[in-house]
Amino acid sequence: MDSRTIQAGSEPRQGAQAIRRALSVLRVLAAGGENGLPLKEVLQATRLSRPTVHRIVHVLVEEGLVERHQRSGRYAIGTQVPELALARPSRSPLLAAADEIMQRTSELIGDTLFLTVRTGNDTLCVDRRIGSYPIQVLSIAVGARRPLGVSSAGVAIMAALPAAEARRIAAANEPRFASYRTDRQTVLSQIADARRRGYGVREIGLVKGTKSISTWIKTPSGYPAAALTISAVRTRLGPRREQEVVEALTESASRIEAMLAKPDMAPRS
Amino acid sequence: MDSRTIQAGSEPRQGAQAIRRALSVLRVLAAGGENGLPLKEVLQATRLSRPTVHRIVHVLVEEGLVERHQRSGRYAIGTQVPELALARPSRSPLLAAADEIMQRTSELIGDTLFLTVRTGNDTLCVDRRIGSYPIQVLSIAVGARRPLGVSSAGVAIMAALPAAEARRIAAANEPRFASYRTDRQTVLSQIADARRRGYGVREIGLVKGTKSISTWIKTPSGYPAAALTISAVRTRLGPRREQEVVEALTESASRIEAMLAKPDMAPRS
DNA sequence: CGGTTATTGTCCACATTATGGACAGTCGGA
DNA sequence: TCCGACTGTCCATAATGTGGACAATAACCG
Repeated sequence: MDSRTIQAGSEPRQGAQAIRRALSVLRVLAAGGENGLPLKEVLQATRLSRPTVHRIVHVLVEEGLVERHQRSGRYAIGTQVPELALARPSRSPLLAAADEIMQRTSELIGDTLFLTVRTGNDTLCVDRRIGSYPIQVLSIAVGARRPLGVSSAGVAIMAALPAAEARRIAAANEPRFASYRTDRQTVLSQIADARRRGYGVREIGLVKGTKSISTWIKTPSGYPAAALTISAVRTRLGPRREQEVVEALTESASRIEAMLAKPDMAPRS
Repeated sequence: MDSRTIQAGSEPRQGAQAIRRALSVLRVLAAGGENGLPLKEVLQATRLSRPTVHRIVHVLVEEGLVERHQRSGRYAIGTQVPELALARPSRSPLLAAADEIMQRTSELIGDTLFLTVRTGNDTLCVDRRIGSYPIQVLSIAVGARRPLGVSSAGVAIMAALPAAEARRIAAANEPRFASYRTDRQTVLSQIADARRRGYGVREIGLVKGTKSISTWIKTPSGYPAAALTISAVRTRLGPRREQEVVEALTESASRIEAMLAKPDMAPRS
């Protein structure tokens, strides 16, 4: 394998290599969404050997956690995963806290508003509110998953993380950056910019002609929990309006943070 | 499972013991719902050794698929699972097909109607419609999961399976039957009854004083896909009404089966 | 169509990984 | 303070999972 930091601090428990690998395959497949991914991309993203990935995927298919699409031969998350998910309450504390505030903010701003969480080394869009302005950027759907660092939300979240961890993630995601036309250096410098500015911007959105602005939301413990993002056509987000939008986002983020602090428990930590 | 085309023999692929074990731990935890389960119950249900379960659970916690509740020390399905589930379209073909029919049937019958699928060796309640009669049995919620064989839905599904497979499942679930006050012999004879009668009945419901009746729903390939269940207080389901209810359920089940056959693809197999 | 490449699937010798018996904490009740 | 029930850890051992090399498809073309 590739060498990384020597047992920095956190996750020691060993004797479960296979399980960890299987989970990372699952996460990669989740990023493939409904259509799934060809085996080759799983190979590249996980940096595992072909027989290993093949065996893992095959077992996951047998167990029903993964499906193989007849036509394309691609592998995707299977029916069993949502079934397992039913064991949890339907709405997380974060979603509950953000619900009303997002509604108001998206009405106020008029553009599409996204709530994005971090999950492992990915960002995951968990909520979306469509604004009133006639042109809306809808390309990112709830459930969209991408490597941390390639979207403005990802950059924002990484900017709010301890620098060392952000670097670790950037390194881990390196093999996945190519397909999003970016690389580790670019990502790191975008993170530095975001840290300086206090929010994340993406001038060339993942969709051509769009621009995104993201603020981060922290848990009471100071760890970033999510990002709040506005996406709009580029021309609608000039310098003047950028300031307004940033203020609205920052305000909303603080309100959500306050709600997370109040009740019994915060989400992740 | 049922592959009638090629390779009738089923799940050979080995070299993934650890992954399979981890998944079975996950499924057991899913049955624990929001509150989760103490480690001990996981031990019993999986029949794995303590160190093994402990290690698996610990890794799953590190990876975010499992959470440990601060207070109780119980383990439960973690936030990451619903996050993975977002990679799939929100409604399965089965749910879509059943939606309207369930609505009408529950209005017609007046008691609570459940849609239950098989997932591995468990049943899982995926939909519930509350009827109009003033006394309703609501104890089973969407997401409720229990070993195949302990509920009328489970018995119905097993009755619709090839006998050999039903026996296999009954054997596999044996260690879990005790906590539901049943055992393998009882389950097998209930299955035989259901097969003879054409539907599953549970005189002493899992909740005291209730009675349940279930019909099965098959996929176009003839494999049982789900069960349709009515639960009501015992006194409301005398012999006369039982017949009426069974007719309504059977009718509804056929309609759902027809819808599954029509569109592009059937759900599980 | 044969020929060439890209992708997926399989085999098997080997050592790393995962296993479980035995033991050590931890917590709560009386 | 002792007891009992549960949870967590150690470590010698072998069985499990690994990956290099090879085989089988599928896809692409001239």
